[in-house]
Amino acid sequence: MCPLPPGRRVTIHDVAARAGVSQPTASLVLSNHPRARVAVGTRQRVLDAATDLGYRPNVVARSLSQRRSYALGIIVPDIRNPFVADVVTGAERVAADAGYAVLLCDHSVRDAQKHLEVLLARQIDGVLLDAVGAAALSQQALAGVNVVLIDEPSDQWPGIATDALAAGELAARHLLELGHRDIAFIGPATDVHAFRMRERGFVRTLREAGVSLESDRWRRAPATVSGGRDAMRALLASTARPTATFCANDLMAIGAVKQCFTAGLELPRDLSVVGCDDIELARYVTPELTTISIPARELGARAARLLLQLIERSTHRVPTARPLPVRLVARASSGRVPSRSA
Amino acid sequence: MCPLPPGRRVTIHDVAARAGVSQPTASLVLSNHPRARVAVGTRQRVLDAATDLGYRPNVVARSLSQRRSYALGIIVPDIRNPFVADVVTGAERVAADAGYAVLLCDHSVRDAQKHLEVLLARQIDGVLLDAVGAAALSQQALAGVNVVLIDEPSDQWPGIATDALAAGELAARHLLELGHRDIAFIGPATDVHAFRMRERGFVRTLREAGVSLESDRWRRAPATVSGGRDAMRALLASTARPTATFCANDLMAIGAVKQCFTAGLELPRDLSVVGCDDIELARYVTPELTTISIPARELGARAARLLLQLIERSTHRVPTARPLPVRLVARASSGRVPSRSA
DNA sequence: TTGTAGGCGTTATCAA
DNA sequence: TTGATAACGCCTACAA
Repeated sequence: MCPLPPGRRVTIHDVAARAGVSQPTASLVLSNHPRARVAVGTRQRVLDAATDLGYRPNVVARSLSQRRSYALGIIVPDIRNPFVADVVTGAERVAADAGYAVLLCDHSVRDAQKHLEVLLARQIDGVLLDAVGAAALSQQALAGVNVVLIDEPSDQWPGIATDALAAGELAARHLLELGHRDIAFIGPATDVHAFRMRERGFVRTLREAGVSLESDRWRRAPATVSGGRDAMRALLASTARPTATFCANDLMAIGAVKQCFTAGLELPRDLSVVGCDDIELARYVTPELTTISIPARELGARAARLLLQLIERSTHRVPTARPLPVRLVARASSGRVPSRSA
Repeated sequence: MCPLPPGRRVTIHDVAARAGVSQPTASLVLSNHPRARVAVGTRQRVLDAATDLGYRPNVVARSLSQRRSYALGIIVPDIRNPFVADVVTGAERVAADAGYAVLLCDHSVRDAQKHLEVLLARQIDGVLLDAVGAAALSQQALAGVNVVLIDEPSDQWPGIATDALAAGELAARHLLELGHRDIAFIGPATDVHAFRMRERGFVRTLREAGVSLESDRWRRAPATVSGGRDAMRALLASTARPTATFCANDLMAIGAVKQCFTAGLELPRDLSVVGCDDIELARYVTPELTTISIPARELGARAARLLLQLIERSTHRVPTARPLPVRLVARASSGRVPSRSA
């Protein structure tokens, strides 16, 4: 039933020919335009022809003619971080539902500026920048596209952020309430806003409570499991042991917890550890990780939704959304400071 | 220095005009075609003009004209699985280096067939199918594209696989050598080839050693952390406790280990657990997970390389590559079967 | 309600 | 060595 032209793909011309209508008419029907007023018979003939021939529209051609690619780019630091994967999944679902494809750009594969160039050349309709300092990117490159920043507030571009400051505060308050005063912090040396704010909220809250963070208890390391492990090793080696430590994300915290175990410490008796993100695995390490829950899926989904609004111009002024709320999830890796009966 | 036409993007026409050459000539220069014989002066003028105007080629237009999009699709079961994320990262790097973009399609977002339709409409040059039964997809849809299967051998499509059978065998042999005879298996009910082979290799090796797997020690669950946890819970509740368990992937194993801990068991004294994949976190749970290491990055990278070869027609007959080797990584979650002094 | 004509930005094929 | 001219497949006027 399909006289498939050998090799050549079926185009809308073929459909039109088979239906005995002009090509634009076929286009009108197939793109089922709202204001397309086509006779019922004609429409049906076109649809039948399309089905018979197995017609599949060519999005590339459509993109060229409409100057819209129905594609988004998402630039992320590292998809192997479960938190990032969640953000991406959230965004992908929203995009897919709206008929957009997602081009994945991993910062660990090549730098963001390069990725951006590629995306622009592909005429993407918009780009999601996750934890990438937009300021670090070429302003000229960013000028032509719709941009939504994830977790990186800016008054130049719209974005969706989580309440990173509150995350740090919650961690600090939790530890203070448990009686801790000898406290350490482990986080990456970065200009990623969310990390800086987590740190700032944490440190400020401690300071307000009259607790200071000694400089040798302020550890910089990559935001990875091994980074957390190494930082904790250094921490335990170089200084009087703190009674509690806040890690800037769960991966670091998991590494830190592991290192404590290796060092023969028992948590939370000897040391309390608090993470941040609440990735699924936080519940599966031993002891279960106390952490700050950040709504990753929601973050990605909202960012994608905002970007789509921008693209479809359904939003002119950007609603400066409030940061997504975060919350403490107290589990077993943190506990009361032991009474110093020494 | 850039008289940017307001709004309109810079096209190759603009470049040609500024350089005082015809548009096709500009194209010849800019696409620096190997057989492009252009006068040095002309070439330079074109290049200068392009730089001055900040010209960026329109990949969409090029795709339409060349009938190649320089884009790949990758359909994966769930990017939140660290193993999958590794595969994707490996593929993305290879693709990016070759100038290809990657469209991420997550099976957990919508079904593979749908994803495939979208990819085809976008004229992708090829698709990577990770742990997706190609047999389940419309043959007609698959007919027009270059396809490479990841971990899903088929004599219809080329692919790269890991030695899943050996993975199961290694796990079994390891446990047998430790003296275990009361053994359980936890894995997903799936037709994903790699999972089936891991299971088959495991069960067969046990059988050859005269060890049988009781049916109530054969647990089905989703290949996730919570799946592993639930399966282990059921296992511990319903039957005389085995002395060892093999989980079809590390996520399940981590869930299982956790459940053992919750149930008050001590590993590996009370129970040995072996996982599969060797994701980074396997080293960070307590006790550190004994597992079978699968080269995820390499898997993704090779698959991408093969796909590119197919696309560029540099390979006509597909080299039936040997499966990637796997190896046992013995850590602390498995140990000698305790002497039954009961 | 439908068909004609033109354009989207490139690359490819020819003459000149 | 270069410049017309024609695709590529679709969409959007506008005219019939």
